[in-house]
Amino acid sequence: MKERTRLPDKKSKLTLADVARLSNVSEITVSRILRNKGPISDDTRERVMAVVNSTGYVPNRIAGSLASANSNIIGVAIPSLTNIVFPEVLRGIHEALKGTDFQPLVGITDYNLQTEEVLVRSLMAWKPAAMIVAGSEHTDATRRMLTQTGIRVAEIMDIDPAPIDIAVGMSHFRAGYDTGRHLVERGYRRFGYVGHDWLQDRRAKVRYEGLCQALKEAGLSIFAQTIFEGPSSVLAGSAMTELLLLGKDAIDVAVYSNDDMAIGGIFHCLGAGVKLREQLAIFGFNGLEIGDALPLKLSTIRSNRFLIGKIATEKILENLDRRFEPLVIDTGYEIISGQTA
Amino acid sequence: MKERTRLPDKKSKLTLADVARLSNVSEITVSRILRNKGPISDDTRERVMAVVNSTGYVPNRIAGSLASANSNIIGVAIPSLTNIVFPEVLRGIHEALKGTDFQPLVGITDYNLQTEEVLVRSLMAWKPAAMIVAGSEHTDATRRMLTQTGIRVAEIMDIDPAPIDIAVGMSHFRAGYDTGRHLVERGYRRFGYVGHDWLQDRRAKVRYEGLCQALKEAGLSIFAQTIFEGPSSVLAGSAMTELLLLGKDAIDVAVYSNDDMAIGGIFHCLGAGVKLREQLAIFGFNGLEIGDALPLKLSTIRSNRFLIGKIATEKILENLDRRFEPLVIDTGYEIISGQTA
DNA sequence: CTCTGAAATGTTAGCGCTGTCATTAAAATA
DNA sequence: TATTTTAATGACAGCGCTAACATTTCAGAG
Repeated sequence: MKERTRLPDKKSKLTLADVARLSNVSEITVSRILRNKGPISDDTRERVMAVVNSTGYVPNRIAGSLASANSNIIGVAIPSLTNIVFPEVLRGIHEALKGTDFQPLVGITDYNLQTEEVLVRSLMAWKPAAMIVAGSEHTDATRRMLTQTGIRVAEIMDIDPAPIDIAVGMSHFRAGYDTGRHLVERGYRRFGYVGHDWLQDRRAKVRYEGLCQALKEAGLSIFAQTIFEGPSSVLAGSAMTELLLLGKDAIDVAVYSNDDMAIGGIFHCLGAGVKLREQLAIFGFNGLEIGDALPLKLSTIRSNRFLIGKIATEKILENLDRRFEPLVIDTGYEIISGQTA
Repeated sequence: MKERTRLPDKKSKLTLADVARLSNVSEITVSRILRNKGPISDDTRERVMAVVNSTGYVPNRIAGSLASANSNIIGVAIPSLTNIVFPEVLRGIHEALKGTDFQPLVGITDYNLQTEEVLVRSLMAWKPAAMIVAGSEHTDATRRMLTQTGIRVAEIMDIDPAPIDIAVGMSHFRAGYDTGRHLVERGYRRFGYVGHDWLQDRRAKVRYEGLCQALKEAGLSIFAQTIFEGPSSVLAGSAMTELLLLGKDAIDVAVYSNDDMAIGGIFHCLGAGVKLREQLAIFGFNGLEIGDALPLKLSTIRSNRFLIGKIATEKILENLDRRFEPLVIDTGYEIISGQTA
């Protein structure tokens, strides 16, 4: 009695074969119709589509992927979702994927290279059509996986190091350097720095190094700095600014590791009655939309996060087979003078 | 000569069979070892794992899923990635998925029910182990797909309507209502409202309705309102506030559709010299972290976005088979008195 | 020693599709 | 009318893995 199929009966299990039977054609014909492949007579197409619609048949892409050896999945490994930066990258990826039938399979690394390795392995198990990972720092094993596979690999955000295949992003060193140059030109001399955990956000550290380089060339250096031992946040920026201003070294400008931290700095100044720019100038990084809406427009650098995700994905789709030559795309950045520095 | 395999030679194509051959065991034994299933002698396990490690074999989950009829994919359909709200939900989902071998397959609906239908169909094609969708408003076809499948379906954010299977979120009507009560109790009488596109963000509209209900019960109503015909943003909030204050109807408090808009309002007031609370009180919705860091702490309602994602996912994992009884989980909300109202 | 049963491993038959190569029907050419 | 070409469809094998059942091995019990 116990009519046991392999799958209990979770789903009603409508397959290609059912549709084929109901419309009196072979399975392959249904398959071709659903994938718009090969010549099909209008008559047959209509008949089959009628069955498809009336039954609500949804093709099983797992089976399809296995049979055709391509998955239309894009593996995405990003470090975090705690601020708006990577969601914007994701949005760019989704934007580029719109209208295609690729789907992103997303994982979070928590800025941890070990976690990234596990994640990348797990994403690769889905035999993705391509991979998008953040940064170019990876464990050896991760690097090996990404190198050996024949699929396209986009390393996003950073273009300073040499990429495995495609790099899309900006030079964080130059951004830091230009920040320094810009502020020196505007007459600032006594520099402070407010940062967050460099072990996590390595690109913030590179920007810092670029900044130091520019200051050095101008015969200057950073007088005082406070670094928060944790992820960036507005609250942390506020607290660290308070700490920085308590120090005995008077500074006239503070460079922040990013906009979240910088906005915290602005809020602290507003609350503590510190006059922005007159007493303390503030410079951020990212160019978040909110910086634009502040009573005093935030001085910062716009990184094109949405664009990074979008272009990386477009380049991948442009040619799904790995080329021999690596490809580096600089999405650039833009100094926003603003009103806080 | 032309040794054509089906797959060009994109990947070196190392399969279970290869590993089995190299370690002198059957495929199923390797399979069992890699899935920690069934009794395996230490000797065999070591031998096989040595081969796995030295070859860098990564199992093909597409094949595995097809064979075992379960994919360990969680389909996620969210409306947008333009502010931090849904990224936080995603973060909750990832948090709950950490340590399991489930992976989220994410898509964006752009607050469009038609897009959602296409997306849900496309996600379901991967035969996910469960689905997470935002809200409970769907097209008929979407609803049919989600109802007929035997997998678990979590509708998140909103618990006002009856769910298909699981609902995790809060009552937006009650939140709006409580906002009204709270502000009336604090003595405000002349209410303004600043909103954004209700056609997109339907939950904002429900909160508005709750607010109106509370005001009505107190014999009050909304004197003036400005609604931005687009997605919420800090800039829009700022602009709409300016517009609202230009009106002839003097108001003493403005309720905003969410924190992004409210923060824009605060920024406008700071810039225009409007004294917060004395001249205009501001009340938001969401309880974003940034509201805490403002010079004057934002008065708002905390919705537990991270928790919503996390709990929805946990409930799904708790039992992957659909129960007969729908499950509604109220993650609640909390009025944050703050300093702006 | 045989017997029993658990532990360890193997055999077989698919999962639901699609690539490859037929095959058939219809149209175009000779 | 015979022959080639093209359009439309089909048969069949197999993608890489796992469920279900089968078999072997080897303790310890009798």
